[in-house]
Amino acid sequence: MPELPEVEVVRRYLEGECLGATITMVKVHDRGILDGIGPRSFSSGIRGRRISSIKRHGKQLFLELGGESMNVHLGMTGDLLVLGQGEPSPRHARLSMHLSDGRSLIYDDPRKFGSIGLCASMEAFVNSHRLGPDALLVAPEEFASRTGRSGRAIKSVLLDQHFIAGIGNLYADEVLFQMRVHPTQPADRLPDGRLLDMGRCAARVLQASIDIATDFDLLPNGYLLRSRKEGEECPRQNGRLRSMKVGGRTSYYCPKCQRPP
DNA sequence: TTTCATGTTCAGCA
DNA sequence: GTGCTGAACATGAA
Repeated sequence: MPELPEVEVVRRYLEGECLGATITMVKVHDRGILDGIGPRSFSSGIRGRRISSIKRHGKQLFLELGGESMNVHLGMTGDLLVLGQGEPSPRHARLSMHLSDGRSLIYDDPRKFGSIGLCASMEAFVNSHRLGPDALLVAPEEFASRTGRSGRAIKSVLLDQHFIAGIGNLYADEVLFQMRVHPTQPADRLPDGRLLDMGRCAARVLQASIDIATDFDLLPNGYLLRSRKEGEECPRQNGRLRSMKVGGRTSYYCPKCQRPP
């Protein structure tokens, strides 16, 4: 599920399904997904609260509950869904919240890399976790000044949520392919103008994915996301894609479009 | 059967 | 302090 566009799609879904609903009952099926709070205080903290808005910062979701906020990170395989009465829960439901209209809000997560907790507000959470600005909202100038101050590989910088929040492994590869920048290029050796363009490019790529509800098959030609596999043809028909590990993550790139530093 | 995966964090080391 | 690597978390898909 979980990079910025996927999380935004979930946010919009929840906005349509459960905005204004009140949480009437809470069942924690797996306490392992709770972060920094036990099942009892979590349950009593949200029971009886009304969902007044649903926000997002980077990959983090926030259900605003009037005076406090439930923070949700989908990890690698997390999902939030609203089920009608009698509809069967998914196999890996970790948390169920009954709503005032009889339906249920379910957190499903096979791999349990996600986490859920309570915080004072989105702003407080972002500050205490030192998250960078949201990749969709950040001004290109700030994108450039933040990323350009690191000597690390640009791919690692894009993945580091402290610099910019929301870009993950897939979209980092896409942005670098669009920009024709090699993943190991040291960020601080890219000219300021290139970093400005990269900021704009990231926002464009993320927005394009949100617009098609992250169904990559609906992306126009020219996107790496559609052919992100070893040995596939470069979307610019410039040869075959290759992969390498950068920052511990597999990176796909075109060795002809993206020259090594 | 083995390997890899859209994420994050931490230990160990240069 | 900086930056890199590998491991850990748990499960399913190829």
